[in-house]
Amino acid sequence: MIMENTAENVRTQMRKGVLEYCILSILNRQDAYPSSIIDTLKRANMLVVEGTVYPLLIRQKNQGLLTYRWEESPQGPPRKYYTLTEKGREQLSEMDLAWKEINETINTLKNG
Amino acid sequence: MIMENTAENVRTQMRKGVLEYCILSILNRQDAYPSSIIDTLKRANMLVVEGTVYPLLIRQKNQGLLTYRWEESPQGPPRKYYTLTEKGREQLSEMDLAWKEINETINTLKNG
DNA sequence: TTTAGTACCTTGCTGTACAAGGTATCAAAA
DNA sequence: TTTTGATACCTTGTACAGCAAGGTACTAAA
Repeated sequence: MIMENTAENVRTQMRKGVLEYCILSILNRQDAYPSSIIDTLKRANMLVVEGTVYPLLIRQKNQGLLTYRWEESPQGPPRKYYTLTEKGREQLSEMDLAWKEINETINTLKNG
Repeated sequence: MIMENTAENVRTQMRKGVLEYCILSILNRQDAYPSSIIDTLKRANMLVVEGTVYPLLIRQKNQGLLTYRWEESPQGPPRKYYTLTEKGREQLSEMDLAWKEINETINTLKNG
């Protein structure tokens, strides 16, 4: 029963629920395949692992937020490029609003 | 197997992991008892239920972030007032930073 | 034909949020 | 005096997300 409370743990908790938003935001800029999405997240300081991202992409696809197509890679196995659907873009708009509201909530709680 | 994806669901996902931050922020302003914490969260538009908050407060207390004392109520049963410990204040500082970083991450992902 | 690099994916565990219950105290009305 | 309403505390069982630690498969170069 490990209950360490490191700074890293704090960030892990906060990332929950935000990752879905991040992925839609990435795909809103351009289509991408899972490995590149993970790289993008890491470069933006969002610590994340494969075992989290793959199931999430599958969930989002099953919800109709994403579609995908296979494309040859210049080197190595083919890549699975994901694309935002219209429904995905609507979801992203909802999330933009929700994110704004959560920030306002926190601001209210901190400053009254 | 319900997988509805309403606007409410979006907010539910995003709230996860942020609640702990909200509670420390509330207690940083003044001591409070669970019912009043829940009221404060609801007034700030953070939808939340008892079954989520009570276990969370107990976890935070077990982590040494909070302590509590009993106080008589002017009307009804006694109240359990929670207080931030020094460790809780340190944790809150960590969370302030983590929150700022997550916002920067999202900004980076959206705008490059 | 073996190695290195790239890319995809799954399984099992743990912890959290939530719905839906329950218990206890106090004061006022019946 | 017992019942009702308001307030306040808490627990149990379920569903699901994140993570660690695996695994498979394709390609090209050594």
